[in-house]
Amino acid sequence: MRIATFNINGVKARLPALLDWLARAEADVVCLQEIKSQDHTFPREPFEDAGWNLETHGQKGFNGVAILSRRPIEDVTRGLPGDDADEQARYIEATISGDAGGAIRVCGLYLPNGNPTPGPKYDYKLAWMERLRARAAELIAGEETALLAGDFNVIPQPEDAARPEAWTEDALALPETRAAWRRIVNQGWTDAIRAFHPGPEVYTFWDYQAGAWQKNDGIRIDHLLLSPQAADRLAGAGVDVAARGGEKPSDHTPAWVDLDL
DNA sequence: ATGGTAGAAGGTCTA
Repeated sequence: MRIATFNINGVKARLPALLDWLARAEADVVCLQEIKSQDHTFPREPFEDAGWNLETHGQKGFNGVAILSRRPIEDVTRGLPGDDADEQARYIEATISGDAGGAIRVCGLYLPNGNPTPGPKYDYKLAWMERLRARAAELIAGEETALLAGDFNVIPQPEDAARPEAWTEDALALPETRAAWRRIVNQGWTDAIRAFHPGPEVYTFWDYQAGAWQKNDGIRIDHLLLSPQAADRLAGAGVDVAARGGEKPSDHTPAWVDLDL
């Protein structure tokens, strides 16, 4: 079973590029971030016509996450637990079965950017990461076959940026951000991309500005974290860099894992 | 310090 994550930066603007990528990617499940649509304005038909089941958690203007799946999407929950007043659409969970009889709890997330720092947006990011840590701990304690997939807006280490010195004061790389990331990973999650690609220059985001893509001035901020039970099934992982070079691309490119489930 | 680009909107806000 191949599961991918893709921050598409607007589903309506990305419709041709996304459908083209879906037709080529051989993914069974895709977690989407930044759909920038409400649930009732999401263009469902082209995806359903292409054979995808679809669950969305959207809002007006920005944010918004969704799960596409070839197989049925079950037990869907929307929103990250821990703050009933949080109205930002950044989290969706569902259970999906594989062909081999297994199943996985897929958690699609769009972690807050947090800039500028310091300030309320960075406070919100750190609070959101603490809520994610708590939910992740439940999944670990329950010995679930689980995957946290999405745009984490975290550059885990200096080697995850082409120019690490440019990010030292940024919400994506501040020591508090990295500490919060480690508190989650160190529960027992496997960073699947790093497990298969330990070297430098593995990036998932290149800014639209200043020729970042042409200069390969990228950062690795889209991640797939596997619980121990999921990591036992891990057969491969990668980043589909080519998608960033296509027509009218997102500023992110997809990352994926192959699991024997 | 500024501006560079992009998307959802049809205001600016977000990134």
